[in-house]
Amino acid sequence: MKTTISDVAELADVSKSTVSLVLNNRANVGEDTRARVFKAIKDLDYRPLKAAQALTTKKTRNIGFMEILPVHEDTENRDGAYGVSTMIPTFAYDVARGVERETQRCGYGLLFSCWYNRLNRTKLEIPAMITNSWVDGLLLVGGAFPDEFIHALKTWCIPFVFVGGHSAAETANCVFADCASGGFQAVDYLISLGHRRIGFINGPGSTQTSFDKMQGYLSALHKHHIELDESLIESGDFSAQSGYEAMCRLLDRCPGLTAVFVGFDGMALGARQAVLERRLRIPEDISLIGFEDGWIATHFEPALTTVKVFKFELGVAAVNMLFESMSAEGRRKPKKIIIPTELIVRRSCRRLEEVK
Amino acid sequence: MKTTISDVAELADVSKSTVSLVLNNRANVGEDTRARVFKAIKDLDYRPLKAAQALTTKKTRNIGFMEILPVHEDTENRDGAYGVSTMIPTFAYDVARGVERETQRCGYGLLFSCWYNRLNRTKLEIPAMITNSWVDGLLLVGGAFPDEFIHALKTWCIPFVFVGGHSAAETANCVFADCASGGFQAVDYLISLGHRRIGFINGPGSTQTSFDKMQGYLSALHKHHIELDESLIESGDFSAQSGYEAMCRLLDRCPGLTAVFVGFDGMALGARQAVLERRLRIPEDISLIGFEDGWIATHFEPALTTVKVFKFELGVAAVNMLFESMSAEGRRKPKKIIIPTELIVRRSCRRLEEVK
DNA sequence: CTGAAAGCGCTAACAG
DNA sequence: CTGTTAGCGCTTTCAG
Repeated sequence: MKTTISDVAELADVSKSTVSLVLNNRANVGEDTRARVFKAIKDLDYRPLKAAQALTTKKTRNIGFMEILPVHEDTENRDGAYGVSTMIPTFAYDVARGVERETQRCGYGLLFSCWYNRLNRTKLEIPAMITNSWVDGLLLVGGAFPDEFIHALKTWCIPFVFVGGHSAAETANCVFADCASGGFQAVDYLISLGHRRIGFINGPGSTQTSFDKMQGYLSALHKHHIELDESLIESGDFSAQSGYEAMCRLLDRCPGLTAVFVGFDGMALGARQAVLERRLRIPEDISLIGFEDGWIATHFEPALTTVKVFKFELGVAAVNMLFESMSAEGRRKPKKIIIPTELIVRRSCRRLEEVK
Repeated sequence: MKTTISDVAELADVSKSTVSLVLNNRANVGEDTRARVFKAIKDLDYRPLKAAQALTTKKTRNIGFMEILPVHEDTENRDGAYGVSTMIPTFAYDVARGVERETQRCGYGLLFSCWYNRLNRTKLEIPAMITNSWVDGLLLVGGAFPDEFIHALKTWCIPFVFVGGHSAAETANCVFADCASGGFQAVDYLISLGHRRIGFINGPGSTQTSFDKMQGYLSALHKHHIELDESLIESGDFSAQSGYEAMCRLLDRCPGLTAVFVGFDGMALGARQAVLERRLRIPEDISLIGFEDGWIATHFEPALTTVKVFKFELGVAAVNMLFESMSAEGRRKPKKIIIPTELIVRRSCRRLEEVK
């Protein structure tokens, strides 16, 4: 039988309410009483039952982590989701690490759930953790959640914050990496190395992050008075395969190409293969720079120069933002937190000799 | 204000208990009454409050997913854990996908937590989800949890199952991939291709999975009457770096080596690099075969032949096993579920010509 | 500063 | 087959 607050009260020779007061370390408890209660708690190894607390306070002290996953019906019943992880192998996972650490630190529980974004979905299937009031707030990872869902969240007054993905129009809290400045860093670096014809394989055009990277690309060009050549621009869907294809097109179409900025490390992997297949070398013939600094970046040959996204920190920041918006005074207007990126120089880019 | 069971009872003109009965679809409710109640539930969009149910039933209908992570103090406060994901990039994550799907299907919630296995840990820090009775059972992913922790779990009567890792001595429920048969598949395949001097880069000797892979290696050798040459055996710690180093040693030490079985795809990545650096080709000079069929396998050049571990299925099976052991009749003696592996032939192995 | 009492929303005997 | 009643373990007024 689990020990309850009554057991503690009895042992400490006080009432339940007093125990409750010290438990939630409120004021108005005598020093000696407090000590007695603490001792009893320790002796009994007492821990409040979360369900009971939740029932009375209407707060679960849990937050939900929800990752969005496109799903193709045909693969649905096996590793289905796995096909997706081809696209963004571990972004959400790395973020989750930060989220876990921070929720743990703050004494919150972390509920994990996926949103399977079925194409032929007929109705919203809201995860039970939401409908059953099992979480006080929600982290939405990866953007692109359906509007109806977001709307439902608002109706139900469930605080949420977007992590990693977002849309410009979004009137909600969100935290994401500074892709514009990241894109700038990458391209500025390439230019500083002497490159002028710089290809760009961006992510899908529909996402704000891709838009931002493009801004970065453009502003770096602009800074150095390089005119935009639209034929240097390609895009993929984050998969290695799409990176491969985009690079093939670039290589075919753009003579004099010496460097390519790829909007995602995973795509860079495919791009790299396209380069190699043409018997070109990296970085001697083509300099390559990625984005994210995922696990794969260090295992590239040569190790991939890339723009690091601080995923762990993204998670931590998101949790704190969520907490803030969960607290009463946090119900202000939506905020954005933008986490800086960092250029990680490895060995996939080289300085272009001046061969005027 | 949230609608409660009383609201439903009132609208349907029955008592709360009747509503509760239909909710938990028990027998003993008239067809018409049931219908009335359902209608009221739908009209009010009523969902039972999980906290209240948990309080009365002593069941949370949540399970916990706990991943173990070695932690080095110096990196602890940043991407700390990230260094670890270098070793097993996504094993736990892929398992989690299966777990999520299955818990969702069964109406359970999934709590996520990491166990940071600090080397200089002084005391057990049990996650709150356990101490506060927030979960009914626990999935322990990756093995190597400290004995005291396991012992505490038993004391508290919290059902748990090991996933992926396990120890032979373990007297607990566990589900894991059939590494012995997987190892056999790999080596048998290499032999069938004509290879005789087959190197083996195993995982750390301390783990049962490594032991099993070794058994597979040995029995394949035995089947084909090939004598064991211990100099062909190396081991690493799952990291790409360790795979690289092991392969270097193998290459230096073993003339006539034509194929290597690597106990983990991530290590194979490093091994591959060692091969390439010596200007040897894969598969022309050295055939390489991995284990796990992780994301990276398809992005190898050439695509890596490997032994597939069904991680999603591992997760699903683990959940069901946990449910079983949570139910009263499940409290039998510990069981093991072994998930078969599958040889995935890609392009990193070649047939050895008979050059007698 | 401390205690008594009410009640959160639900389930589970037990009557009827 | 349905309703009444009594809690589950905790927090929170409100008195003392």
